Amino acid sequence: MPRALSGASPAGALAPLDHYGITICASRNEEIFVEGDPAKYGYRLVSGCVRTVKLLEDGRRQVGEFLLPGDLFALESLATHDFSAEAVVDSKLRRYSRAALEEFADHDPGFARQLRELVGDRLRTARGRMVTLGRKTAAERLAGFLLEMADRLNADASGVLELPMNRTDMADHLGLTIETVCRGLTELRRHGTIAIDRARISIRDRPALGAPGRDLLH
Amino acid sequence: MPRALSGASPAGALAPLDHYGITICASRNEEIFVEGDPAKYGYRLVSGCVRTVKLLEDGRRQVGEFLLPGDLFALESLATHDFSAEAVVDSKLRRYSRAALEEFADHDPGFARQLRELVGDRLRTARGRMVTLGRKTAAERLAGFLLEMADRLNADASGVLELPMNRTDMADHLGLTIETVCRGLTELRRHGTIAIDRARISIRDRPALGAPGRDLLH
DNA sequence: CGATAGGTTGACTTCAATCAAACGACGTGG
DNA sequence: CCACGTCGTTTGATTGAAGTCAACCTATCG
Repeated sequence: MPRALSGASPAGALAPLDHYGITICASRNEEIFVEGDPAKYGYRLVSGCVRTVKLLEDGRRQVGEFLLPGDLFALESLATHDFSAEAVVDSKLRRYSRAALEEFADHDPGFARQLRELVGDRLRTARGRMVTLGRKTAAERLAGFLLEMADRLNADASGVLELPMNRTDMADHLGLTIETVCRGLTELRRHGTIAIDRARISIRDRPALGAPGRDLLH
Repeated sequence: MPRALSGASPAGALAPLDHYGITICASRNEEIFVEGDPAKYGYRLVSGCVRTVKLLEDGRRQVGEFLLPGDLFALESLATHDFSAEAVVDSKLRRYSRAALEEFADHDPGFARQLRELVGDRLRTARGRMVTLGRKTAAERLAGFLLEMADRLNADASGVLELPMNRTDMADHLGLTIETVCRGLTELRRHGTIAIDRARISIRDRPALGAPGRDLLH
């Protein structure tokens, strides 16, 4: 089951989603829902980019995931949202009543399985992220992030990616500061691994990103 | 839905589990399954303690969770296990065929919902961990870990907990080194927040653990 | 006993954070 | 058209928290 379905419409057994959902828009930095809200709805991102956010009392921020067109989120069975969701850029979403989804799942075992698989996917990525945050160096986190984004953002192999999020979002996603993210990117540029033009990043040497331990660490 | 069900038997809608499962034993440090294995089975820990582990090629290790009696794990819908599971101490587990579980879920919507909720719980804890690993200091991680273990290990309010895992496991769980864990514990002991007797830790000042920023940091 | 595994402590290093400044792009209003 | 403010980014200098390296301690067990 591929993570990224078509942005236009959910695939296969998820088709019934379209009968329940309504389309909503969120402009840049707008909150879609807030941590602690009753989890009335699940979502599929149609266009744009969404970040999931958890905040500590003192303002420290962790961006859990960046969601891209086709991604489904907030489908897991929890009474309240355990994170906030905010639009990174102007975005369109399809919104589904969780109650209706659960009810539908009760009558369609195939749909119920799909739901479980989708949540399983989220769990897998969350676990991968734990390794990144707990055990990888700044350079490794950055390289891994660029590779992930390259895979998710552009099918074409040109290696050019237009990042929707700014450096602060990247930093809060990777457990780093914005300065460390900048320095890491600069370092990659100096080594000829990438080219940087503000939000547009071109991957020049993909293998070097895959093994940042080798010659990347000066 | 509480996280820790009775160790002896699954609760409520999960009762059917017992008809499918068999009991298995794992001795200290024994692998229950390995990352990449086909996910044929799901598990419920009956007694002991299990750690979930992900390894990087160079040996760096991340312990995702510590599972305690009553905890269910590896129920998420993934074709292969995305982590290894190892017994921290001699443990007993109940093992369930994933195929049978899925099939049962197809015929019992209530069971299917329970399954989704259980996976949702795992997702919630994974997300909380991401904040810990990405944004918290060593002292905060340690304090949070002790509070979590106090909640999960002993119902009695004496504040004495017998940690099943060693310092290395704790370190790999918290994204720290063993030395930093030791120093952090020593610091807590010096402040009178805890008492340490090898694996037995007594919480003397629970509020101080809850707000480690205040006077805990030197 | 000696060997081993796990835990603690000390000295020193290092990677990333912090503090600080400047730059570039962009949009608005004079 | 240009001046100005804002926002995001980049770079430099310095600090500091946690890592590394190393030694030693303490149980436990054959």
